[in-house]
Formats: sequence, structure tokens, C-alpha cells
Amino acid sequence: MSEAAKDRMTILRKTPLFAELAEDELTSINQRVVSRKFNAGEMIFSEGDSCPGLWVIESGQVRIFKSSASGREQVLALEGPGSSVAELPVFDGGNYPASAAAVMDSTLLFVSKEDFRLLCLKQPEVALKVLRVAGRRLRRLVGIIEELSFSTVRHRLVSLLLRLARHAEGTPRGIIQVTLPASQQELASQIGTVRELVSRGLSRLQAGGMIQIDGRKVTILDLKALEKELEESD
Amino acid sequence: MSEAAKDRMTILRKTPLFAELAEDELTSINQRVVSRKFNAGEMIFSEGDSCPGLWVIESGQVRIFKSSASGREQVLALEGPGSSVAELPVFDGGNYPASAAAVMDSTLLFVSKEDFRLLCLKQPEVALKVLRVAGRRLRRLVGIIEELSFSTVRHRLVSLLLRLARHAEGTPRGIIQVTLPASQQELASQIGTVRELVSRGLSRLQAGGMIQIDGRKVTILDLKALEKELEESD
DNA sequence: GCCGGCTTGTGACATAAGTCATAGCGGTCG
DNA sequence: CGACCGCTATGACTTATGTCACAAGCCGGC
Repeated sequence: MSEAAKDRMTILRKTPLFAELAEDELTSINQRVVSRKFNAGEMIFSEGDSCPGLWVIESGQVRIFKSSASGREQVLALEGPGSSVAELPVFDGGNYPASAAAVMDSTLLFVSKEDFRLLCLKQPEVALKVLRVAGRRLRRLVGIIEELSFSTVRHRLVSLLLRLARHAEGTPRGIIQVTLPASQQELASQIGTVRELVSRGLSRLQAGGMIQIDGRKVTILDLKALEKELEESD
Repeated sequence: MSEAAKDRMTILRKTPLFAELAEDELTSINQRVVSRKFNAGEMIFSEGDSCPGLWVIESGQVRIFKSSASGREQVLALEGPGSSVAELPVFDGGNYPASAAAVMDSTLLFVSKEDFRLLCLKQPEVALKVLRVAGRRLRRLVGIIEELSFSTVRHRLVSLLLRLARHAEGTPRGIIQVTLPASQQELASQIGTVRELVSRGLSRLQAGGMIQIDGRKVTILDLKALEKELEESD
């Protein structure tokens, strides 16, 4: 087995969809998989393209999004190594419902529709895994709908900051350092608005003494105040 | 087999999830299913409840929705006879991500999580069916996100009217009669806004000569003009 | 160090969305 | 009949969102 093939095995083992499969099953999948590199920013597929199969992320990060006629974009999900992309369109026979692009240089494994369906029939536990993954995906989408429908841009921005803060945790009480993971343009796409509102929103939080901005470094000065922002109204 | 049990068989046969199963499989499912009636408006489950299994609609109509702290609601789906509800939470082990209520008097069949999982393992085609259904569900959710994120309330209202018109089709060129399927409050929940905007929106379309309103009867006077509304901007 | 590109911060507006309060309509049930 | 209740229509505002334009800032490459 080549080095590359061994690397792929490592990823397959870490992929929720294939976890717990016997070693020889994995090997057989590995033989049918095609690996492909994408440069940062490169499209993996576009909304409406017909769907020949699913992808598993070997390395890098993938952004799944919708774009509007006027050029706005709404991010539906960001996926990293081990995650699968487009499992569902494989089964309902339709085209991709959204587009996907590599955020950074990435390597993906491609599994054809047919191979994957056969695998699901032969190993029903794989189908259940797909269902588990689909469940989580659905929850996230419902969460996005909830935010878009019920909350303001301000709320969504605060809620994004708090999510980041939760991950960056580790520093003293109430004071947390986070690094914005992308440009304001990108953050705007993630919370369903435009760049200007992200900029203004951050400024306003800083003016309110809740955060301190220094480029992409944001210091959360008053966690409680931010959390309180979320409660009020809605 | 009782009359009720025979009726249930009829529904099970028409349910996408169970279509194409052998007769004895259906019988065995039928034996494990519990039937329950709900009155119009009655809750079937609430967001956050733990999920003991899935439901199949025998008769009536079910509304799946999110509600906000301030009392607003966002409809995620309306399902009729033969449709399944909450297939996905069964598999990811989480709680119901949204609430469900009977729109009219309805009868639902309940299948426990365990029974259904076993069925999927024994009959892998059933798992694939669930995946197909999940795929469609995901598409609809993505569609809602797209509308909420990119389009205005006016667009969403027009688009709802056009959807209704498509179903009510059959009358002369450009002039179609549709009956609003629910109160303006409910329509507002379906398109993610408040009642007043639905009322104003309709008035405005009438003022523009595109429709004619008479209670819940709406006459589409100028289909093309409505369609043009959708194109402009965004 | 200087240029050119991408990213940010903001003011000035234009519009969309949502809130409140009020009034009218239509039908039902004592 | 008359009180009531739920659904609609609408005016008067208040806010939230977006758009445009432009000035600055940051940074890598030459």
C-alpha cells in the first residue's frame, strides 16, 4: 500500500461515516476512493450541478454555501477533516442544493454514488451513520433558520462571538481572547448579513465596553454583558 | 385483522418509507405501531422533548414549527398522510429540534426508535428510503434559509401565492382562483414574518392590479406581473 | 520605502420590517 | 338581537437592515 493510501486509511478510520467498519471493509472503500486536491478558494461543486457522489475531507476546510443573484452569500456549514460533504443528495437523486469551496488548500476523497449506495446496502450500520450525520446537519440548518427568522443581526453577531469564545476558553474569568477566524465579509456571510453591519456591530460592542478590538484579535471584556444582549427581546 | 389494522396497512403501503416492503414485513411493522388521534391544534411533541420514535401520518395534517420567546413562529414543514415526521432525531439520539402540532383532527402512527432502527438494519432499503426522505427535507430547509437570507417579505409572499396558484391551476390564461389555505397569521408564520405585513403585502398587490382579494379567495389577475416581482432585485 | 490590493471604519441615506393602537367585519352562541 | 371573538385593514411610528461612497489601515512584494 502506498504512503498516500495509508494516509487515506487514517482519515477513513477517523470519519464518522466509516468508523467501526472492519479493516478489510475500509481497505475496499479505500480502493474505490479518488483523492483530489483543491487550492484555497477553489470550487468543489456548484449549486445545481448533478451529484455524482459524496466527498470526505482528508485535510483542509470546506465551506458550504448558497449564493444569491445579487452576490450575497449565506454559509450553511464549515466542515473539516473527517467530515463528509453532500451525503444526502447522493440518496435523493437530486442535484447539489448548495455550493462548496475549499477555504484553504485541501484534499478531498471522492466516493461515487453507486459505490456508496452499495456499501450502505451491504453494511446497514453505515446507513445508520449517515442518518446520524444527516440528523446533525438538519439540526444546524434548523438553527440557522431560527436565527434568521427570530433574531437580529446584532444577536447573531454576539452569538457568533460567544461561540468563538467558548472554543478559545482558558483565560481568566470574564476576559477571553479570541481571534476572528475570517474577514468581516466572511463573518457576514456566516450570519446572513453584509460586511458593514459586522463592522458597525463590533464597533458598537466595543463602544459599550463589552469587547476590545485590535485587528482580528478580539478581547471579550464583559462576557456577562454579551450574554445579556442575547436574552433581551427576541 | 381488525378494520383499523387494515386501514393502517393501507397507509403503510402508501408511505414512502415503507413502500416496496414485502407484505409480511408491513404486517410485522403494523403490529408494532401505535395509533393515536390528535385534535385540531393539539401538540404532538414540543421542541426539546426527548424523542422516543417517529410518527407516520395516517390522516390529517401536521405542522412542524419553531417558536421564539416573543411568540413568533416559523413553520418548517407541513406534512400530510403518508409522510413521516421526526425520522432524523431517531438516529442522532438528540431531542426533537422543533415542535409539531395537528393542523386539523389527525391520526398518527407511532413507531418506536428501537423498532425502527432494527427495521433499518434488517431491511437496508428502508434506511435508503429514510435517506431519500431526509434529502428532500434538507432541500426544503435550505430553501427556507435561502428565502430568509436573500429575499424580502414581499418576495416571499408573492412566491407563496405563486406556489398556491401552481396547485390551483386549471382556469383560463393568467386568471387563476386560489383560496388562501389559512389565516394571515399562519401564512405569516410560513414565510417568516408577522401578520400585518401579510395584510399590507396583499393589499399592495391588489392596489397594483395584480390580484383581487375577497376574503380568502384570491384571484390572480396578472400572473406575469407577479412573476416579474420575483425577478427584480436580488 | 512605496505601490496596489484587500480589509476596515463610518457617515449619509433609502428602504424594509416590525410594533402599537384602533376600527371594522363576519359569524356564533346565548 | 346583541355581545363577543377571531381575523383583517390601516395609519403612525420606531428600528433594523442595507446601500453607497470614501477615507484609512495593513501587508506583501519589488
